[in-house]
Amino acid sequence: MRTIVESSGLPADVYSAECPTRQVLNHIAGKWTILIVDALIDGTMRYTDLARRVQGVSQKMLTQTLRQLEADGFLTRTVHPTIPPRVDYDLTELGRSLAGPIAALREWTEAHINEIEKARQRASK
Amino acid sequence: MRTIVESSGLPADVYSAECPTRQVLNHIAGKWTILIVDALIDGTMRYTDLARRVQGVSQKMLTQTLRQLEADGFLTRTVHPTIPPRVDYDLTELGRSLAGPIAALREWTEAHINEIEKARQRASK
DNA sequence: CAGCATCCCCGTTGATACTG
DNA sequence: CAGTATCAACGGGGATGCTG
Repeated sequence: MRTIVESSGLPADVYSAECPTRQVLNHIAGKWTILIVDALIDGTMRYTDLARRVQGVSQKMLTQTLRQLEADGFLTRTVHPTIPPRVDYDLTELGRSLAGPIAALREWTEAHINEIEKARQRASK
Repeated sequence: MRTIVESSGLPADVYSAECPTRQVLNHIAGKWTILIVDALIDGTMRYTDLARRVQGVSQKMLTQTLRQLEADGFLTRTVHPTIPPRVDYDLTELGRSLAGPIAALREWTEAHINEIEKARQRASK
Protein backbone atom coordinates (compact mmCIF):
# COMPACT_ATOMS: atom_id res chain seq x y z
CA MET A 1 0.00 0.00 0.00
CA ARG A 2 1.46 3.24 -1.19
CA THR A 3 1.03 6.51 0.65
CA ILE A 4 0.85 9.78 -1.25
CA VAL A 5 2.48 12.65 0.61
CA GLU A 6 -0.16 15.37 0.66
CA SER A 7 2.28 18.26 0.86
CA SER A 8 4.09 17.23 -2.32
CA GLY A 9 1.65 14.98 -4.13
CA LEU A 10 4.44 12.45 -4.58
CA PRO A 11 4.54 8.87 -3.29
CA ALA A 12 6.22 8.43 0.10
CA ASP A 13 9.72 7.03 -0.42
CA VAL A 14 12.41 7.00 2.25
CA TYR A 15 15.03 6.33 -0.41
CA SER A 16 14.48 9.77 -1.86
CA ALA A 17 16.64 12.35 -0.12
CA GLU A 18 14.00 15.04 -0.48
CA CYS A 19 11.01 13.04 0.73
CA PRO A 20 9.76 14.22 4.12
CA THR A 21 9.75 10.60 5.26
CA ARG A 22 13.53 10.67 5.14
CA GLN A 23 13.71 13.38 7.74
CA VAL A 24 11.26 11.57 9.98
CA LEU A 25 13.24 8.36 9.65
CA ASN A 26 16.35 10.27 10.68
CA HIS A 27 14.53 11.55 13.74
CA ILE A 28 13.44 8.06 14.70
CA ALA A 29 16.95 6.80 14.10
CA GLY A 30 18.33 9.44 16.45
CA LYS A 31 20.68 8.27 19.15
CA TRP A 32 18.13 8.67 21.97
CA THR A 33 14.75 8.50 20.26
CA ILE A 34 14.33 4.75 20.39
CA LEU A 35 15.17 4.55 24.07
CA ILE A 36 12.88 7.41 25.03
CA VAL A 37 9.87 6.20 23.05
CA ASP A 38 10.40 2.69 24.33
CA ALA A 39 10.62 3.93 27.91
CA LEU A 40 7.22 5.59 27.58
CA ILE A 41 5.42 2.44 26.48
CA ASP A 42 4.45 1.57 30.04
CA GLY A 43 2.89 4.97 30.61
CA THR A 44 3.57 8.48 31.87
CA MET A 45 7.09 9.44 32.87
CA ARG A 46 8.41 12.63 34.38
CA TYR A 47 11.53 14.36 33.16
CA THR A 48 13.70 12.98 35.94
CA ASP A 49 12.25 9.50 35.51
CA LEU A 50 13.43 9.51 31.91
CA ALA A 51 16.82 10.94 32.81
CA ARG A 52 17.34 8.11 35.28
CA ARG A 53 15.99 5.40 33.01
CA VAL A 54 17.89 6.34 29.86
CA GLN A 55 21.37 6.03 31.26
CA GLY A 56 24.04 8.19 29.68
CA VAL A 57 21.77 10.86 28.22
CA SER A 58 22.65 14.46 29.06
CA GLN A 59 20.02 16.98 30.12
CA LYS A 60 20.53 18.83 26.91
CA MET A 61 19.98 15.87 24.63
CA LEU A 62 17.06 14.61 26.67
CA THR A 63 15.31 17.96 26.43
CA GLN A 64 16.18 18.38 22.77
CA THR A 65 14.95 14.93 21.81
CA LEU A 66 11.76 15.31 23.82
CA ARG A 67 10.97 18.58 22.07
CA GLN A 68 11.54 17.01 18.69
CA LEU A 69 9.30 14.08 19.54
CA GLU A 70 6.66 16.53 20.71
CA ALA A 71 6.91 18.52 17.47
CA ASP A 72 6.54 15.33 15.44
CA GLY A 73 3.39 14.53 17.39
CA PHE A 74 4.75 11.42 19.10
CA LEU A 75 4.30 12.58 22.67
CA THR A 76 2.62 15.21 24.79
CA ARG A 77 4.27 17.41 27.38
CA THR A 78 2.10 18.39 30.32
CA VAL A 79 3.32 21.04 32.72
CA HIS A 80 1.79 21.06 36.21
CA PRO A 81 2.11 24.56 37.68
CA THR A 82 3.11 23.33 41.11
CA ILE A 83 6.12 24.00 43.27
CA PRO A 84 8.36 22.24 42.62
CA PRO A 85 7.31 22.01 38.96
CA ARG A 86 6.27 18.72 37.47
CA VAL A 87 6.21 17.76 33.81
CA ASP A 88 4.62 14.60 32.49
CA TYR A 89 5.46 12.99 29.19
CA ASP A 90 3.04 10.62 27.49
CA LEU A 91 2.93 8.95 24.11
CA THR A 92 0.15 10.13 21.82
CA GLU A 93 -1.87 7.63 19.86
CA LEU A 94 0.56 8.23 17.00
CA GLY A 95 3.47 7.66 19.36
CA ARG A 96 1.99 4.42 20.65
CA SER A 97 1.63 3.13 17.12
CA LEU A 98 5.32 3.87 16.62
CA ALA A 99 6.25 2.23 19.89
CA GLY A 100 5.39 -1.21 18.53
CA PRO A 101 8.05 -1.31 15.78
CA ILE A 102 10.51 0.38 18.12
CA ALA A 103 10.03 -2.16 20.87
CA ALA A 104 10.52 -4.89 18.27
CA LEU A 105 13.89 -3.38 17.42
CA ARG A 106 14.96 -3.20 21.07
CA GLU A 107 13.85 -6.77 21.65
CA TRP A 108 15.66 -7.95 18.55
CA THR A 109 18.87 -6.32 19.74
CA GLU A 110 18.66 -7.82 23.20
CA ALA A 111 17.80 -11.23 21.78
CA HIS A 112 20.68 -11.34 19.29
CA ILE A 113 23.47 -9.65 21.20
CA ASN A 114 25.45 -12.86 21.77
CA GLU A 115 25.31 -13.76 18.10
CA ILE A 116 26.50 -10.27 17.18
CA GLU A 117 29.38 -10.35 19.62
CA LYS A 118 30.51 -13.66 18.14
CA ALA A 119 30.40 -12.16 14.66
CA ARG A 120 32.51 -9.26 15.87
CA GLN A 121 35.15 -11.51 17.30
CA ARG A 122 35.37 -13.36 14.01
CA ALA A 123 35.64 -10.03 12.18
CA SER A 124 38.47 -8.77 14.39
CA LYS A 125 40.69 -11.73 13.60
CA MET B 1 12.40 -13.65 27.82
CA ARG B 2 15.62 -12.28 29.16
CA THR B 3 18.96 -12.69 27.42
CA ILE B 4 22.13 -13.02 29.42
CA VAL B 5 25.11 -11.37 27.73
CA GLU B 6 27.78 -14.05 27.67
CA SER B 7 30.71 -11.66 27.67
CA SER B 8 29.60 -9.93 30.86
CA GLY B 9 27.26 -12.40 32.52
CA LEU B 10 24.76 -9.57 32.98
CA PRO B 11 21.23 -9.38 31.58
CA ALA B 12 20.94 -7.57 28.24
CA ASP B 13 19.57 -4.06 28.84
CA VAL B 14 19.68 -1.28 26.27
CA TYR B 15 18.95 1.25 29.00
CA SER B 16 22.34 0.60 30.55
CA ALA B 17 25.02 2.79 28.98
CA GLU B 18 27.66 0.07 29.32
CA CYS B 19 25.64 -2.84 27.93
CA PRO B 20 26.92 -3.99 24.53
CA THR B 21 23.34 -3.89 23.28
CA ARG B 22 23.48 -0.12 23.56
CA GLN B 23 26.31 0.10 21.06
CA VAL B 24 24.51 -2.21 18.65
CA LEU B 25 21.35 -0.14 18.96
CA ASN B 26 23.39 2.95 18.14
CA HIS B 27 24.74 1.22 15.04
CA ILE B 28 21.24 0.31 13.92
CA ALA B 29 20.13 3.86 14.64
CA GLY B 30 22.87 5.18 12.38
CA LYS B 31 21.80 7.64 9.73
CA TRP B 32 22.19 5.16 6.86
CA THR B 33 21.91 1.72 8.42
CA ILE B 34 18.16 1.35 8.16
CA LEU B 35 18.09 2.33 4.50
CA ILE B 36 20.93 0.02 3.56
CA VAL B 37 19.62 -3.03 5.38
CA ASP B 38 16.16 -2.40 4.01
CA ALA B 39 17.51 -2.07 0.48
CA LEU B 40 19.08 -5.51 0.75
CA ILE B 41 15.88 -7.30 1.69
CA ASP B 42 15.09 -8.12 -1.93
CA GLY B 43 18.48 -9.74 -2.44
CA THR B 44 22.03 -9.08 -3.59
CA MET B 45 23.10 -5.56 -4.41
CA ARG B 46 26.34 -4.24 -5.77
CA TYR B 47 28.11 -1.20 -4.42
CA THR B 48 26.85 1.10 -7.15
CA ASP B 49 23.34 -0.31 -6.87
CA LEU B 50 23.28 0.76 -3.25
CA ALA B 51 24.79 4.15 -3.98
CA ARG B 52 22.05 4.81 -6.51
CA ARG B 53 19.25 3.44 -4.39
CA VAL B 54 20.11 5.20 -1.13
CA GLN B 55 19.92 8.73 -2.42
CA GLY B 56 22.06 11.31 -0.68
CA VAL B 57 24.64 8.95 0.79
CA SER B 58 28.29 9.77 0.10
CA GLN B 59 30.81 7.14 -0.97
CA LYS B 60 32.55 7.51 2.32
CA MET B 61 29.50 6.93 4.48
CA LEU B 62 28.26 4.11 2.29
CA THR B 63 31.56 2.27 2.59
CA GLN B 64 31.88 3.01 6.27
CA THR B 65 28.36 1.82 7.08
CA LEU B 66 28.77 -1.31 4.96
CA ARG B 67 31.95 -2.22 6.81
CA GLN B 68 30.28 -1.73 10.14
CA LEU B 69 27.34 -3.89 9.12
CA GLU B 70 29.78 -6.53 7.94
CA ALA B 71 31.65 -6.43 11.25
CA ASP B 72 28.39 -6.81 13.16
CA GLY B 73 27.60 -9.88 11.06
CA PHE B 74 24.57 -8.39 9.31
CA LEU B 75 25.85 -8.75 5.78
CA THR B 76 28.52 -10.41 3.68
CA ARG B 77 30.83 -8.72 1.23
CA THR B 78 31.84 -10.83 -1.75
CA VAL B 79 34.60 -9.61 -4.03
CA HIS B 80 34.67 -11.03 -7.56
CA PRO B 81 38.22 -10.81 -8.92
CA THR B 82 37.12 -9.66 -12.33
CA ILE B 83 37.95 -6.61 -14.37
CA PRO B 84 36.26 -4.33 -13.70
CA PRO B 85 35.87 -5.47 -10.08
CA ARG B 86 32.51 -6.43 -8.74
CA VAL B 87 31.42 -6.58 -5.12
CA ASP B 88 28.18 -8.14 -3.95
CA TYR B 89 26.48 -7.37 -0.68
CA ASP B 90 24.02 -9.81 0.85
CA LEU B 91 22.24 -10.00 4.16
CA THR B 92 23.29 -12.87 6.39
CA GLU B 93 20.68 -14.90 8.21
CA LEU B 94 21.23 -12.59 11.16
CA GLY B 95 20.80 -9.60 8.90
CA ARG B 96 17.59 -10.95 7.43
CA SER B 97 16.17 -11.41 10.90
CA LEU B 98 16.96 -7.76 11.58
CA ALA B 99 15.45 -6.68 8.29
CA GLY B 100 11.95 -7.53 9.50
CA PRO B 101 11.80 -4.98 12.33
CA ILE B 102 13.61 -2.47 10.14
CA ALA B 103 11.15 -2.80 7.28
CA ALA B 104 8.35 -2.36 9.79
CA LEU B 105 9.88 0.95 10.82
CA ARG B 106 10.21 2.14 7.22
CA GLU B 107 6.64 1.12 6.47
CA TRP B 108 5.38 2.85 9.58
CA THR B 109 7.09 6.06 8.56
CA GLU B 110 5.73 5.99 5.04
CA ALA B 111 2.25 5.15 6.30
CA HIS B 112 2.10 7.94 8.89
CA ILE B 113 3.89 10.76 7.13
CA ASN B 114 0.76 12.81 6.52
CA GLU B 115 -0.29 12.56 10.16
CA ILE B 116 3.20 13.66 11.23
CA GLU B 117 3.26 16.64 8.90
CA LYS B 118 -0.08 17.77 10.29
CA ALA B 119 1.28 17.52 13.83
CA ARG B 120 4.27 19.59 12.79
CA GLN B 121 2.12 22.34 11.35
CA ARG B 122 0.15 22.49 14.59
CA ALA B 123 3.43 22.64 16.55
CA SER B 124 4.82 25.50 14.49
CA LYS B 125 1.86 27.77 15.22
C1' DC C 1 33.85 -0.55 -10.76
C1' DA C 2 34.64 -0.03 -6.09
C1' DG C 3 36.90 1.71 -3.41
C1' DC C 4 40.80 4.46 -0.24
C1' DA C 5 43.15 8.84 1.38
C1' DT C 6 43.11 13.37 2.65
C1' DC C 7 41.47 17.73 4.02
C1' DC C 8 38.38 20.28 6.52
C1' DC C 9 34.05 22.17 8.11
C1' DC C 10 30.35 22.57 11.10
C1' DG C 11 26.63 20.30 13.53
C1' DT C 12 25.98 17.32 17.24
C1' DT C 13 27.06 16.36 21.74
C1' DG C 14 28.82 16.92 26.39
C1' DA C 15 30.21 19.69 30.61
C1' DT C 16 29.37 23.25 33.42
C1' DA C 17 26.92 26.89 35.47
C1' DC C 18 22.77 29.18 36.35
C1' DT C 19 17.32 29.83 37.18
C1' DG C 20 12.03 30.16 37.86
C1' DC D 1 12.18 19.79 39.71
C1' DA D 2 12.84 20.80 35.16
C1' DG D 3 14.79 22.97 32.71
C1' DT D 4 17.98 27.18 29.97
C1' DA D 5 22.43 29.23 28.57
C1' DT D 6 26.97 29.08 27.19
C1' DC D 7 31.19 27.26 25.82
C1' DA D 8 34.31 23.76 24.17
C1' DA D 9 35.41 19.50 21.82
C1' DC D 10 34.70 15.70 19.02
C1' DG D 11 33.68 13.29 15.18
C1' DG D 12 30.27 12.69 11.60
C1' DG D 13 30.14 13.66 7.12
C1' DG D 14 31.03 16.01 2.51
C1' DA D 15 34.29 17.32 -1.34
C1' DT D 16 37.99 16.19 -3.92
C1' DG D 17 41.51 13.50 -5.96
C1' DC D 18 43.70 9.11 -6.76
C1' DT D 19 44.07 3.77 -7.69
C1' DG D 20 44.06 -1.52 -8.48
